[in-house]
Amino acid sequence: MNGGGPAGAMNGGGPAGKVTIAGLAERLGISKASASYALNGQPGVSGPTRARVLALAAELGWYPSSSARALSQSRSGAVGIVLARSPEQLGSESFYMTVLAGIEAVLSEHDMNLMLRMVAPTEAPAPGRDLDVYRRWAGERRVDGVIVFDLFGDDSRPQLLSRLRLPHVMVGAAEDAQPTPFGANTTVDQGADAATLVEALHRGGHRHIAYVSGPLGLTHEAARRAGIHAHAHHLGMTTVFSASDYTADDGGKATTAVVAGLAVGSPDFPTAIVYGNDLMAIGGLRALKRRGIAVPGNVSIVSWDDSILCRLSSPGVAALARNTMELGRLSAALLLDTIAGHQRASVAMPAGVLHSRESLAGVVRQHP
Amino acid sequence: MNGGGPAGAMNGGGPAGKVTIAGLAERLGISKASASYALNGQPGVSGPTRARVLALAAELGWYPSSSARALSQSRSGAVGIVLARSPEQLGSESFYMTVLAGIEAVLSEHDMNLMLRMVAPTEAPAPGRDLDVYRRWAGERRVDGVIVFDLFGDDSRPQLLSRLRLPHVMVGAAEDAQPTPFGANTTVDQGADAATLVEALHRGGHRHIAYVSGPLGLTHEAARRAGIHAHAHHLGMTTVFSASDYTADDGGKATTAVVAGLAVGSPDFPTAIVYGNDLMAIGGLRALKRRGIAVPGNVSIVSWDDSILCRLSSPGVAALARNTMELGRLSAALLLDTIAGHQRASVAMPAGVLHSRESLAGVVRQHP
DNA sequence: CTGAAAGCGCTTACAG
DNA sequence: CTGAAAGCGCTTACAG
Repeated sequence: MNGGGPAGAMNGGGPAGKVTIAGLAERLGISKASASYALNGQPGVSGPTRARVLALAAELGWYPSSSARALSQSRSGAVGIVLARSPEQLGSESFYMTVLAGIEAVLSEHDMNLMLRMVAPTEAPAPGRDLDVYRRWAGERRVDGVIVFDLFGDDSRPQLLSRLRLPHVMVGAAEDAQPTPFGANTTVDQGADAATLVEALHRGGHRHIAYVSGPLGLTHEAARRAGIHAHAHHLGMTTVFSASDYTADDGGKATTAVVAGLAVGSPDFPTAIVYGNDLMAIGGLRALKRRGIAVPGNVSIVSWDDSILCRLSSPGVAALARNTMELGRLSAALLLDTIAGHQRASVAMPAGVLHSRESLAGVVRQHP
Repeated sequence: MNGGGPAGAMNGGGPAGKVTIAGLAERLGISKASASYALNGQPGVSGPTRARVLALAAELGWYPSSSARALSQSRSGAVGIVLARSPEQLGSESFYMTVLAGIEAVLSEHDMNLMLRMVAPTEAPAPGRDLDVYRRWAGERRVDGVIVFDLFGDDSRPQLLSRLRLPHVMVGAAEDAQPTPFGANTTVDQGADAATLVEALHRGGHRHIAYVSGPLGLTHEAARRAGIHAHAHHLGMTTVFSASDYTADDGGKATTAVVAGLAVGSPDFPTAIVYGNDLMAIGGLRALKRRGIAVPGNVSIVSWDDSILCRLSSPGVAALARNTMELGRLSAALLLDTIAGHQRASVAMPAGVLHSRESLAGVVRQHP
């Protein structure tokens, strides 16, 4: 009653959308507390009263003010993601949008919102503008947690986020990654995926293969390279590596570098090239065509990421299909758990499956 | 002093990140109001006091609580976007991520945040799940405005958003679209872009062309179709249309339908096909190849959207390059204006530029 | 220029 | 089961 004077009357009688919990309570002749308990499914109100509150709220289209609730509960109801990649890469690699879709699906199931920020690409070893965003989000308590992509060696983000006490999940961390306080990992077994690729090539008779990776500063690229090396060696195969930057153009250049000066069919000429993503694979394919090197006649190619690019290219590019949306779902679920205080150290992503396409063929045995 | 008892002491002495404006004021021996004025660049504090406040805030890493500020200012500091497209389409068409990047760039310059939601795709004529999101966001006052994509005829979103009093910008509306209350449009002159495409084809000697569009329920597709028809007619050309759904597979099917039963070179056989997006163009290219129809030997193809797909395909697919990031920037700037109450009805997007590639060639003149 | 106070719209112990 | 009150952390008239 008191303090509810003119403002309360306005709220009660105003246009839709201005309803407050005080307005609901006033119309029903109950206290705000009772209305709150009813609306939040908490004990403390009788069944009939609860029903009346819910009915009126639905009728008036009442929703709790997110800021009032956030202020009183110290929870924003939002999860943040900072992407530190160029718009070109974000647009052309379906990975990001797909994992975002998976994340969003889980968040919205739990009435959480996704806050997205894009900053200038981070050069792998140097900390980027994203750190400022985390500091600010934490300070403003604008998000309840964050999901982090593209970990690199000696990455300063986990420590920063722990210090900020901001729950975080690192997507695609190494199997043996140690979670930081307030942190957890969705891990990808790059070794297992490398084995899948290498074994398929070995089965096809390939004995000398190349891997054109993304930047080696990224932990998952280092892990892939090590995995390829280990499994190839185990099977008696030899390897050659070249690092690139995930773009089609540079993937083409790296490809040229790998085969430069080598005669097709010579022992040093790799009979298969594995690429760290789809763009580089397509760029490599073009570079090979331009040099008159037949795919898969002279060299087979395989991409570590599947996408529509691989499917629509000609020849179609064989690729390791990973359930990227599931990676997003797992990461979001893990973050929600971490925010709730149930800390699970890590969740593993399902292994990839090789989709064979025209670009992958067996080697024609050479007579000695 | 009073009320600052134990809680105030905790704030003052607690770990970093728990600082409040009351804590700052207490340490400096001034009132919260003075601290607030200093922090917000408002008049009402002396220069030296202001400097001391700013210095302490920086030292302690203080940021205003977003929820407290939102509650007292009735502004959330966030802009919302609901994408009602399949993850596959969002991932493979670079349009969305690119326009998002443009939007985000402007928002973050203005210290605004982007809230992203993805819902099940909307069937053009039927209202989708996105309406519920808007109602909820408006009710919770979680966003200060929204940016809307993929308008269709008789779209119920503008009216709903007006009724909710939620500022909104419709991206890529028709030139003559009327803004609703609280609304504004970024318009695209589809007629001008259609003219660019049709005239290039006319110059190449094409006289009978096809347009494989996206769903006709979308206003911009209806406008494109009308634009192509009008300009072709004006130049004495004839046209044939087929509607598809923006996917590569269906684009292939639509292509097959357009040429079904027609002998290459016959008068009814279109010598050029324009596609509403890059995926359908690539799908069309594959379908044509499969039927032994040479591109550009027998038929030229052009995409209305440029992307890496067009660039990396072989043959490269000619495409209308539009400044998608700029479309995002313009839309975000327009929304911020609308939120601020300076209503500009609409802002026009710059016209597209045709990027010619191998898929586009002139017609070999037939002797009668 | 500065301080005490009210208010934004919720939630949550705490008494009845 | 219900109500009055304090508190979340800001902003903003309103007096001095």
